[in-house]
Amino acid sequence: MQDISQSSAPILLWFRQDLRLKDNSALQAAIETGRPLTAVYIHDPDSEAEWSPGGATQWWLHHALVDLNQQLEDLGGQLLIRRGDSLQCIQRLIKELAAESVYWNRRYEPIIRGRDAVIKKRLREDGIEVKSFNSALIHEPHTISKKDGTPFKVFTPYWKHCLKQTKDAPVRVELKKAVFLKSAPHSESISSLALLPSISWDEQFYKTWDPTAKGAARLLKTCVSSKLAGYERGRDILDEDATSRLSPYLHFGQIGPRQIWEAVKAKDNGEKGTYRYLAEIGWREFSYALMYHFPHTSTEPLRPEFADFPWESDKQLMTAWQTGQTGFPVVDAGMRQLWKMGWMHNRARMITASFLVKHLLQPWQDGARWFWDTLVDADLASNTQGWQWTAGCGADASPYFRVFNPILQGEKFDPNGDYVRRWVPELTGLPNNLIHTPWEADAFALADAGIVLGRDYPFPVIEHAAGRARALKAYGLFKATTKK
DNA sequence: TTTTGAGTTGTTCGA
DNA sequence: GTCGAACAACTCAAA
Repeated sequence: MQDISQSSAPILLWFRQDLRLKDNSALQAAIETGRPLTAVYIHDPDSEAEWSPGGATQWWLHHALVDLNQQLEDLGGQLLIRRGDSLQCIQRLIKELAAESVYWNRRYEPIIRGRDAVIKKRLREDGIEVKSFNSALIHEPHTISKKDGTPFKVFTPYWKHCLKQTKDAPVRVELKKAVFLKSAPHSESISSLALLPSISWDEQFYKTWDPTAKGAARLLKTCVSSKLAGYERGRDILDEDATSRLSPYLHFGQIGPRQIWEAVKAKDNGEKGTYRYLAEIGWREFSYALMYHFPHTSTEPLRPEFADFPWESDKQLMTAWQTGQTGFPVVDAGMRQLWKMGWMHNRARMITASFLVKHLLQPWQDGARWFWDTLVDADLASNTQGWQWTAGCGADASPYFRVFNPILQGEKFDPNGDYVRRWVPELTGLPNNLIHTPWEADAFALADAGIVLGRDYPFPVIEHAAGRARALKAYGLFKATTKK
């Protein structure tokens, strides 16, 4: 290998899920060399196999790329777009640019780790300098372990341990010093990646989201200035805008957890909401650690005995759940919010997931797959962790008897039915005391509301008590039989 | 090694 | 309406 430190050859900066210019370790490292750099995004869904971006995340990705390109153009650079096998694209670019170095920020999905390891090895064999950095996590999985060296499997001790560790501040990127390579090699257009839907199911997305760096900065500002104080109370109220909604930005790296940590800490006055919010960042980190240490868990239960759980796959029930036609207003509201917004309130995620897995006995993997395709923040680590937790087969598994009651949850977290009325408008006319239990409405109430059950809104696909009893039985029997 | 305490997010029942 | 106990037993983490 040549002496890279003396080189003035360009650096190829490979953007992946770190679509930001602030707090970007790889970018700052490239700038510090003083050498010219070229930024590229490579569209290579084949290499992500079964976890290539779903429909909703593709929509987001399109806009995030447009935004990043714009930011780079404002600085006199651009975001090159290439399509195809990642390694081949990089090798070709290295030739075209006469580059000698490739920098990127690390990803942690098992498939990606395998892919990137091969790429790193091959490039180094060709004499290319390859450097990878952390920009996606506060604590990378390999840096956190118990005293005996094995990974944590319970959140609370994991997080207590993390809280004691020193944390890196966000990286101050010296954008003014950035030198972009002037020669412009061929770039595909972002729209040629066909990330946007061909039929316009994304109308509501545009009204809901600003998928840009500015959008992320605005939300973070709002979160810190006005949401943290009420977070402890408001975070569970379904129709309240009390959560940060930063998850899709975090997924694509338009904002990084270090930035969030710093901003929140600067405002920390010991309020419970602050601690609680940071713990949510902690859950994201914990999910990444689990994915890293237990790479099979995106498809297989962490607790191996669950491989034999007696799920009762049923296409009709699955469709009723997906389309928000289960007959349980709060469940249907959640599922329809997901469909329209590409996002669902966290509380609703738990309610709908519990309903699918427990009341309907559908495999958690089927639910996870649906979320993967419909969420703009679909993230392999968090999605997997959340579903395994709900199903009781993951880390920190909930006790088997914890079956969310969709009526009670509705009454508790959507007391006035605002959430239901917003997403299930056909129930608007029902009074508050019946909004979560339309099947209990008598003929007069239904007539007043202009509803015919079974025509305008479905009867419950299963009765709550019966569903609960069946779930408890399945989990109970299952436990009894697997003990031996 | 053994022991001890704890474990995101709940529900139901009966006093 | 409110409140505490029961729902079981197991695994994890640390002393």
